[in-house]
Amino acid sequence: MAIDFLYFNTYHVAVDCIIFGFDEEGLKLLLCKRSFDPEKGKWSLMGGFLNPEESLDQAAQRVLTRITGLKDIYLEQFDVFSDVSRDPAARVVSAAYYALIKIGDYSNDLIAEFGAKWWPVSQYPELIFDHGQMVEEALVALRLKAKQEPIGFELLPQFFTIRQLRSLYESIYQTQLDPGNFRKKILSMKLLDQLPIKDKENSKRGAYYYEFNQQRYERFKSQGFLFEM
Amino acid sequence: MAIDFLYFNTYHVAVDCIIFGFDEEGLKLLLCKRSFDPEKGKWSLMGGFLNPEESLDQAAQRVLTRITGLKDIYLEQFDVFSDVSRDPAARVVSAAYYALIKIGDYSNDLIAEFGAKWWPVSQYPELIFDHGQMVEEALVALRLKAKQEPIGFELLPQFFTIRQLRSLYESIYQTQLDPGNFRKKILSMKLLDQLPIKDKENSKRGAYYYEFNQQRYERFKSQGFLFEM
DNA sequence: ATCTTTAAAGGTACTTTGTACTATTTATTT
DNA sequence: AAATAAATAGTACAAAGTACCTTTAAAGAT
Repeated sequence: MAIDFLYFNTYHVAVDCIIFGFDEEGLKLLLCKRSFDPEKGKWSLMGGFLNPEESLDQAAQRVLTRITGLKDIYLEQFDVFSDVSRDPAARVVSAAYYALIKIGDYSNDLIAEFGAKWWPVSQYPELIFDHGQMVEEALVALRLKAKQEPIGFELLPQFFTIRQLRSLYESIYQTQLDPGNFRKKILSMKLLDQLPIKDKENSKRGAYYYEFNQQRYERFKSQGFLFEM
Repeated sequence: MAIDFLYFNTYHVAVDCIIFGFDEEGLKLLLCKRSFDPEKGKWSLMGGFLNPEESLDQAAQRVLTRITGLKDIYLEQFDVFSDVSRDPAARVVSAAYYALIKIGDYSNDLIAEFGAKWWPVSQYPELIFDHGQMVEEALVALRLKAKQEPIGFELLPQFFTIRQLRSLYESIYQTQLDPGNFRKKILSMKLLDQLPIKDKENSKRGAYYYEFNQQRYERFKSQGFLFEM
């Protein structure tokens, strides 16, 4: 075979991002109203086309920065969507990423600009193309990852209570967790530093704030420790 | 933004396959000598370009069928490689897959045709482009998957002994496993059917052959059972 | 000022699972 | 017939997970 033949066909390449956030109400998903055809005005994921001078990871970061104003966002690529007719306007191969952001850091100005809105993961509108399937796969990938890596902290503010952390895991796994046992387990890992401040909003006694110690996690991991929830 | 601009750039899109096999010597990797430029004559993964009428999964199956003669091969897509200069001849975005095949099913004729060779995963030659990185990532993905899904059977013949299965897990995880405990654990899952035949090659007493019961696994899974090794 | 309430924090008893090791079985080989 | 080798079975202990209870701290009500 000649190079001419092998290197003949080319395709549009895109990234699509499932942006997760978390607040008192649970796990959420940032969707936007599409501002161009096809399917203009319908709800969709944040996405964009690959530029010639960047990798897919860089393209995803660029799209996320444009939409959230944030830099160095936690990102995981979890699948590529390549069905021949997934985008009726053109043949587009799309790398799907999920991103975790601290919902409080997200600027409300941008919501207006992009027609964006946070939706509960259990109740979001119909999406264009195969974006609904992407969301469901992202949730599966997120659940898997959250069992093996301490990524939950990417969704919480820097300081948080054990209750908030438990509530996050409860909303990721759609289940109730025993408060005492959850507490015992997470504290036994020695990855949280207790702060001398309490949250008194949710209880009279007050719950201590904690902070995730990333450095200690890296150290433990290099010594063979495996995070598991 | 106009469609013209958004849908402007296009790229070459490819698939690359890490083909795993297993025999008495351990976990192996099928590599081939590249028959065309660039890097003609060097070792590389099996790969190919995406055709306009197929999805990436279909492209990967096509490549694998061409190279192994087998159909319906177990495949997992685990990453996309998109660095700007990963292929010096052109900008190529490549979806990486790992495949699991029963090494005995692989035709030796094809080894000659493609200049292919099985290599131990712990000792394979230098590969072109980013293929070495792909192999290492594939191993990580395989190890993760093997913990959560009974995919090991894709690498074993239909009938196998507990010793063979243990040996497979030992070579995937590069560790020694206690024979009694391994046996107790795998049998407690009730996923293996014992056959009335024994292997007498490796022991005087003889070890029963077993068969993985896929149907029972599907049933258990739908009832909430989680495979875990 | 004391009592009540609330959730945090800490503790206990029990069950399940994992681990290390020992003993027995079976059929071949010497 | 005895020695053997690995399969198979069993056992005792350790660790982890689960369900549930008790105590504590501080706010708010009486």
